[in-house]
Amino acid sequence: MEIPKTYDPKITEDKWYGHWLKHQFFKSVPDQREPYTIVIPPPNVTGVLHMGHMLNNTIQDVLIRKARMQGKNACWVPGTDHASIATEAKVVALLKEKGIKKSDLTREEFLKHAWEWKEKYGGIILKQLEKLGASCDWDRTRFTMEDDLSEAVIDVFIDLYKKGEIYRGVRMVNWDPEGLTAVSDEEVNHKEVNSKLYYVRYKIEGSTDEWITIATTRPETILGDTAVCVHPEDERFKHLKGKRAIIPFVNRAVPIIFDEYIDMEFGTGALKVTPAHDINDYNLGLKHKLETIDTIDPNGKMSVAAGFYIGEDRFAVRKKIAKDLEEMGMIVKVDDIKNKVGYSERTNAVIEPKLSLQWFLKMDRISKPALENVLNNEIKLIPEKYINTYKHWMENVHDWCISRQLWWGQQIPAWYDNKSNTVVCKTKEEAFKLLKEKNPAVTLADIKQDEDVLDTWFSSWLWPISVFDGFKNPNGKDIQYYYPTNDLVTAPEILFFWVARMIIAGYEYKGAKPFSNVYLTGIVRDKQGRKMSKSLGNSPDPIELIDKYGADGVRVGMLLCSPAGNDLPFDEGLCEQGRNFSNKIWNAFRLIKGWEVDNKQNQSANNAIAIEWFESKFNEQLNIINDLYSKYRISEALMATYKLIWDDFCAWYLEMIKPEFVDGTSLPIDKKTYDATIVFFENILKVLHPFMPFISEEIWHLIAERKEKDCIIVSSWPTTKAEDTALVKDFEVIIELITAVRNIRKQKNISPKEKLELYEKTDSASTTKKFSGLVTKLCNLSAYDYTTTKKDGTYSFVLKQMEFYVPLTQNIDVDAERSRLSKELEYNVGFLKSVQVKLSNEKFVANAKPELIANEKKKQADAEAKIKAIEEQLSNLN
RNA sequence: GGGAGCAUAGCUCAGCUGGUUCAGAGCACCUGCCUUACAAGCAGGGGGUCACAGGUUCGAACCCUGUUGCUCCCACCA
Repeated sequence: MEIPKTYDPKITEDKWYGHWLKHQFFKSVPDQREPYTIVIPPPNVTGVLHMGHMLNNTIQDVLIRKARMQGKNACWVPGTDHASIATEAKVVALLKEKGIKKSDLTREEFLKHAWEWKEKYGGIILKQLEKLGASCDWDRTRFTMEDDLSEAVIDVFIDLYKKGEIYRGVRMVNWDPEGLTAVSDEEVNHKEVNSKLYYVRYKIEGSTDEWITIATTRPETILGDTAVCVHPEDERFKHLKGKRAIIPFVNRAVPIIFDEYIDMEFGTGALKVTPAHDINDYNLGLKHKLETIDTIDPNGKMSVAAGFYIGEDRFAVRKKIAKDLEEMGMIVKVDDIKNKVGYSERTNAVIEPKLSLQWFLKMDRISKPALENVLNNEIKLIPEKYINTYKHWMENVHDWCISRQLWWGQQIPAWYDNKSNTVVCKTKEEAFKLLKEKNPAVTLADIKQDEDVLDTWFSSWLWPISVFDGFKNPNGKDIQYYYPTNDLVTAPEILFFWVARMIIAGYEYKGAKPFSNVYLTGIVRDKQGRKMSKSLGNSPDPIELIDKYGADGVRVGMLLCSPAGNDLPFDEGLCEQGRNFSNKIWNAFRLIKGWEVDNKQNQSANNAIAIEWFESKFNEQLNIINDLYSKYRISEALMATYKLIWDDFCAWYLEMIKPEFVDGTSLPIDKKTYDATIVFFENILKVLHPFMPFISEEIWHLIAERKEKDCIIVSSWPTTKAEDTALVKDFEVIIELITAVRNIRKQKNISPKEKLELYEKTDSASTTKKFSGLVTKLCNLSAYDYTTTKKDGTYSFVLKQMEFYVPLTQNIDVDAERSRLSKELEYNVGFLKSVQVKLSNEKFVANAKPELIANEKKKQADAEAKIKAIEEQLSNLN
């Protein structure tokens, strides 16, 4: 049967993925073997695969497949995250299309819609992961809002509440007026924007024409001002002590307070204080016991309390009020400035600092072990540079606002009666009992559960424990066996959101780290260096790329440019390189498959030495590859694999043993060589498998007769043997020799088909002798002979201390030769001089290591011999 | 405002405790080849003052100081 010239991933990928599933090769159950465990960073249930996922999951798959081949019990747990805000926003939008308003629905009705949506569209991303070859144990798929995991979240909340770590209070929070919920500090992105700084004058109470001018970027909040603040040392304002200023519009007199918080240099040195709408002002308000007037409602519109512009959006009001103040003669001037404004990570709305009643988790006690155990390397961050960032954050961590004003998520298990009593417990019945103790008259109907849900990260921080049922069944086989997991692969952006909090939860609830290593990937960027994102539309669809280049090709493309922690400038050309690589391997297979094996034929000396060489080379490279893996230098491990296969195996080894063509047909190959070659091929396919699972599996089955379950995915990783470094080293000289002869062909424009003669001048046994047959073959020589005398009228060159002659039928261009040799001479003379300078330097000889000096001496001898040889050649030209 | 990191070939990156002809790899580029495994290929080749300026040293891409440029993180300057 004719084997196609190019590899077609389409006909193999689904086939092998199905085959692996059928034989449950991804499945893991606890046993005697050493476990190797990864929990997936659960993608949003609303998510579709983007390049970031592609990178992240390819790395995880590489690690998992390698561990599996190394005989470990490899377990990769997949799943999805319920993603409160993102999912709720999606469902709200969908309902809106159908003409349904969320506000018209009850909580139960809304959740019914949300679950329907989840069942229908959620988790597409997991199906997409199959396309890239992810070898997850799908039987273990979890969802952060499924019953067991939700129960764990509720139990943890109750537990932390009982421990006194959770409290409820009115605080200034980051309010998302679009999502209509509080968000955590980490979910706010600060961006620099162009703004206007308005200088507004407030009249001093009781004066006829005395004013104090404040500077503000948010004039709409003037309506909520309850003080004006200046620095106590500021000479300009000292006389205002005890005076009051009058707020325009509302004509409210407010105190002028003095606080060192004020920066005298900024603006006028006077600050308007709006405790309800600015975190600093809020703190000033607390300190100076100021009144708080909440002038902006949850939608970002002016509230009734504002008294003016009621119901109008805050940004519209900003312009309006500026104009109105101008007309009133209150604006002194307006400057253009740049300042930072917070935007919501989820909705991109401008965050409003807003006072509200929220639940918080204290971070100071529980975060301590999480800091310690990263600093002492119990948990390793890769690359290490993130330790500094981590440390800085953990030392300055604020209490975590964990309540969200949403429906999609775990509802907070806090219960209130009609008299503002609060209890925290699992069920309404329990709450009834507990509340009765405080309020004997309470009825079941009086009891209401807190409307809010918990922050999504408050469930995903339990992920490495909860996916193994560590809360439900703390002594269960799974949690005992798989926890702590080994590696976590994720983006540095969520180091604090998620990684730090998982570590916290790990120590709080298991008394042990959740994972040993955190591999932080880079951010995938486009060619212009922009982050790939949905909103920019600059991200290629990974599924389309897979269609075009094959999953193996895309995996290689991603990994070729992704050292840990470095940004990854993605270029489709890299996938092409990956695809070309597939094709190269495919053709190596075609070549071998086409050989006729002769059982009686004896193995040639050439083939024997070729086998010996590749064996050593393979060992050498495998050691390097293993070492790179151990350092998580995945893209370098891939490059080493790539070169081992392309250069060492295909370009050198196969060319060495390839049977010759005589009269239009290939000669047969001896069995011994053929068998050795198959073993080599199997080994390189194994090393390749973690990177290119599909093509390696396909060829694995084509190259030899296999039983159905004898798959490369469950084969064993090759072991390294003692390597013959001398042989590999000797052959490096041979490579130079072969290159030199090819170079002559190129320069003299001699066809590769035309046979050449090669003479080596030698007095004794040369190391090249062992390889002379191979050189003859690879250079297409008619003869490779040794001579003790120089050959005149030939093209000559020098390698190390060896001289070579190639007789040419065409005449030698004496001038060109002379100039070439002179250049070479010049270089070597210069080199010799530098070595001699070094060796005659007393301090060098005194300080350098002995082996270094010996080496320099050898360099000197080599150079001297070479110079002598070149000089001889030059004199021969005349 | 505070902190961290980076700067090596056109691009993406290696270069371990200073010392092998230490300036490297892959891609891209140039030249020649449709040589019965592969033109998604083969063979050969060019290309870098290691950001800049000083210093330490017998010796610096590597250590130190300063300068410039870039990136990221944290932070409540109106």
